[in-house]
Amino acid sequence: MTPSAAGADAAAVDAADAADADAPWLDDREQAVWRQWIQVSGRLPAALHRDLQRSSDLSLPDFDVLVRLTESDEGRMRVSALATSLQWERSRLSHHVGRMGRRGLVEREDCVDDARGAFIAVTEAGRAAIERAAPDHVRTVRSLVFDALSEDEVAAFGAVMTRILSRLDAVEG
Amino acid sequence: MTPSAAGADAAAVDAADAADADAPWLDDREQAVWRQWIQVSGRLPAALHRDLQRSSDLSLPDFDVLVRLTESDEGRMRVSALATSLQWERSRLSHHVGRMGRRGLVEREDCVDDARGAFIAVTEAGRAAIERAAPDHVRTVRSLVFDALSEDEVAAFGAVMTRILSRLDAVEG
DNA sequence: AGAACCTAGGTGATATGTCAACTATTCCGT
DNA sequence: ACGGAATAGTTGACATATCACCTAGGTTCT
Repeated sequence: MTPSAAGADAAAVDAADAADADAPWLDDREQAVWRQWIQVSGRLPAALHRDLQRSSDLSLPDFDVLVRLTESDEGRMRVSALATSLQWERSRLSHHVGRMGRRGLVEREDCVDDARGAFIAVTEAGRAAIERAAPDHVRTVRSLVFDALSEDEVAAFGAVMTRILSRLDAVEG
Repeated sequence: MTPSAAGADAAAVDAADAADADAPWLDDREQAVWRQWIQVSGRLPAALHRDLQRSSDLSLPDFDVLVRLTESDEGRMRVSALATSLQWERSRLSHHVGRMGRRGLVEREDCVDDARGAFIAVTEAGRAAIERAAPDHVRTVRSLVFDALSEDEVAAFGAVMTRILSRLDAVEG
């Protein structure tokens, strides 16, 4: 997913019965914005991912995991807490930390309080990897996004993200 | 990638040498917006994808391909034109239309002008599938995005996407 | 205590995306 | 007209994501 989204709903307009009162179509402006969103949501992560791989042998998801762990106390978190923090499914996280574990970036620790549970902890190698990768990555984020936006645009962007997130929260619980 | 992106750069700030003048970090507002973007760019496509699957046996990428094809003259496009239109790598498209072909949604046609080339064409089943799926999908897009935004916000959102896209175009050619 | 249920997390099959290498044509300069 | 470079598209190996199901350990109620 990198999934994208409805590339264009113009076809849908033609294809389906446009008179269906229950499904108001996107107007021209909305449609243009929607297509732009699809492009950006697909291409920006891909660009960041490639950049990260070129300079660091970490993937973008690897980076995200390491960020959360290095931010946390003692560099370790319960699996569920990490999943919630990343908004990942636990299954995805489980597979992912398995792979990261094999590469020595993180390791599992048993949980004393609850024998079902586990911690995921950054290793020294994991810390070293993110410290090496971060400067370049941040530079790329700046150059692709924030350098292109005025303060007002950043604020507006944030406001839009906030509204969409609240819709997603409403739908997904 | 559905990849996401730098979940948080706070750790990077702590981790790397914050005095490095070549890598200015994100400030608090930027960082907050960045994290929101990561959430939205991961969760919105996932939500749309699930919605589409529930109601139609099409994936989000399937939908995008079908939209482009049904929009085009005669319902068919050259592989490269389709790839450019979607901003996909040709390899990805090749794999994807292979799978869609097996399901009867599209079919390959040889190109008379250029024996190397090929067309991808929507089948009747493909048209039927997108016509069935579209109303619900558009309804979901409206409810998750446009219903939540004022006209000004839509405009601002579009402006931000435009700026980021021009950066991506500059980087990717 | 013990049965029913809940929670933490993992697993395997499968779908998807990416990268590098490959084949078959066409183009282009000499 | 012919040899090398560019182009169109595919393929296989591999990384990643998702889904449905599984196991082990806790909780609760009687």
